[in-house]
Amino acid sequence: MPKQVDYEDRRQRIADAVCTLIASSGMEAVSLRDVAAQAHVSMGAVQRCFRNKQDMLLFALEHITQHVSERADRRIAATSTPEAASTLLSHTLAEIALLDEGSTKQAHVWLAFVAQAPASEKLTAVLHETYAKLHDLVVWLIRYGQDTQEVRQNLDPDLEAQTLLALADGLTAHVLAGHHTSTAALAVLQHHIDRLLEDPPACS
Amino acid sequence: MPKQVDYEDRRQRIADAVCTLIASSGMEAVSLRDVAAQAHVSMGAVQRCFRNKQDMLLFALEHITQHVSERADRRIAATSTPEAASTLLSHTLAEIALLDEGSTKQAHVWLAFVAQAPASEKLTAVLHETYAKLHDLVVWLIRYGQDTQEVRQNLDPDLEAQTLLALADGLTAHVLAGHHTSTAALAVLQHHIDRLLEDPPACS
DNA sequence: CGGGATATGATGCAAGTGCATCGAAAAAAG
DNA sequence: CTTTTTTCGATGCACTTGCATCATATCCCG
Repeated sequence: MPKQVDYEDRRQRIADAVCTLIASSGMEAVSLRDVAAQAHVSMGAVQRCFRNKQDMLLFALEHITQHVSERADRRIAATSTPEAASTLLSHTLAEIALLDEGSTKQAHVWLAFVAQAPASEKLTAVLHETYAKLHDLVVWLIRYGQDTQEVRQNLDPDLEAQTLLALADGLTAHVLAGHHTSTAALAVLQHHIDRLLEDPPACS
Repeated sequence: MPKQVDYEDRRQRIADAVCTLIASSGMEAVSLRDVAAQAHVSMGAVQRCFRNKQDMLLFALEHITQHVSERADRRIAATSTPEAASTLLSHTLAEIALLDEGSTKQAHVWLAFVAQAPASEKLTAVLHETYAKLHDLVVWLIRYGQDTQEVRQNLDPDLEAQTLLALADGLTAHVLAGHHTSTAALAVLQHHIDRLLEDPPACS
């Protein structure tokens, strides 16, 4: 029987290479040859892993989205202290916005894909699905915060989730475009979230 | 002497063609030949107007940004009724977010450029400048609203402007990605703005 | 320790790219 | 009408792209 290779691992590495290239030189600079070189494999190997370039890019996108939601989930799972509903909300949204210094690469890639969404049917499908998931997650977080009396009761979780998600994505874009530092963006995000929280009922 | 041609008009038409192509098939699908065909001129004409492709793309970007801020300014100039500070704010931000049905093309192009910003030095410069202008505009609008007692006094105009701009851009992206309709996005935007307004002091 | 199935990576190939070149056309000035 | 100066549009060219092909190397099973 034939040589056996760990395809999953290879696909992963190739997806990483794709992301690196997109982040450094933009999406249109991604060629199969460059990807192969970046991933330290030959072009033939890339061609065996993915039927064509579009499949490869789509896999890279799913690789990213999975990474993001995985981290968000882990953040949520790791929370045990009871008071944490509001901080949980901020932290999760900071994750979604890819605002920590380490994930600018992923932010680049995400934005590149969003920008190219209208050009590809499948791409929009993947993005839509991911957005739906994130939306549900944020709705859940808000409801949870309302249960623990940390988040204002008179807020519409659905509407607030849409606002938060859009704000997060916008901040991501602004950071990438060089209009903000990521810490400034974080401050803006935090400030918005603070307004959603139940403040000590001072009705002066 | 030679044949004379309205270069400004031609550049304009070419920029339009570039935007149409970007909106329909993404940025990487833009080739000089396609642009020439779309603009109904020959490739030579395009080459005479712009030294190279990057210059052409940059001009198209500036074409868009100018268009946007022009419309925003016009909207502001056209406002005369005294009570309009808050509606002026919403309308202007709706313009900035490119949420009306007619400007999805421009929204596509804008997002495409933002996504590719990290790959080009000049591009980031243009984007930064535009963002700065928009930011100043929004700050001014908020201050104006505070002067007319429509906007809460205890808000930091700078911070709120950053939030609003990011929210607008995020909503734009969400609409383009198919996650929202533009009317839904408008509702989200309006809802956020409403919260910034001074409500009739009912402290029940 | 072969046999044979499979992965591999170099090469080929047609299509498309941005840009340079150049004869020809066009229009203003004489 | 001729001249001259500029633009036009086509063609050429070197290069890259995504994908197909194929001899070779590689490894598992009997």
